[in-house]
Amino acid sequence: MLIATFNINGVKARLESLVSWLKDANPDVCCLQEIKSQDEAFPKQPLEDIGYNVVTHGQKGFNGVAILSKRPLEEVKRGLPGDDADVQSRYLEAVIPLKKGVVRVAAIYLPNGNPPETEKYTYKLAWMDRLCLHARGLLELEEPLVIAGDYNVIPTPDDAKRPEAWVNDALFLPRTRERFRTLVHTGFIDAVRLTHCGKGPFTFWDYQAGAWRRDDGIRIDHILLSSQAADLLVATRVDKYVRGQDKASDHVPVLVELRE
DNA sequence: ATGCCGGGCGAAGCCCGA
Repeated sequence: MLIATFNINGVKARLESLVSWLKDANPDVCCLQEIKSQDEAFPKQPLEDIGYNVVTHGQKGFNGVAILSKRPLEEVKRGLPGDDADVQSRYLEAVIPLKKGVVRVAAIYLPNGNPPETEKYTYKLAWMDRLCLHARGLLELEEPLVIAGDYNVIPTPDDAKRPEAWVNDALFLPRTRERFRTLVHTGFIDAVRLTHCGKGPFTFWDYQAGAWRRDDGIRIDHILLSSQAADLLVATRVDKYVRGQDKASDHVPVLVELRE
């Protein structure tokens, strides 16, 4: 059971390369972020044609998440609970059958939060508090749970090529990292960090200033596993090569393999 | 350098991302 997360940075602009990568990697489940599409405009058909069921939670122009799955998607829930006034599409959850039992998968696009002295950062911190509260409830189900997505959090200095460049950034400020730790300590395993020591692996390289050429990346796309999911963990992978392709997203896919 | 690149929107130039 291969589960992926990929911030696609516009699904319509990236459809061809997304389909190409899906055919190569062949994940059973793929969480997408920044689809930048309303639900009715999402290009479902090309993805259904290669074997995926598709659920989306989009909005016009920005944000938006989706889950692709070769298996049925059940108990689909759109939106992060805890703030009825929040109109941004950043959370989508579904239950997917395993050979035995199920896995619950949540696709998240956590707010960027820059610049930090504005309400954008307040919104980010509040969103993280809501995610932590919701995740705590999901953990009580005591089932395999995977929360995958663009967390917009650099958890530690090892997660950036040049951590000193990020010290005043919403992705790396102490209050951001503190909330990420709180979430993890609620009862999750950071799957990629469990399986990689030292610097990286990075999942994002800015389009600007030759960041990709200089390998000046950060690790902000994460897959958190409940203990029941972590018990099934076989391997993790970051498909870095995708960043070097023409018209690439600024993020690359991150994957976990779970045994069944 | 409150920029550099790139997508969306909508039809030029601004908003947003990280």
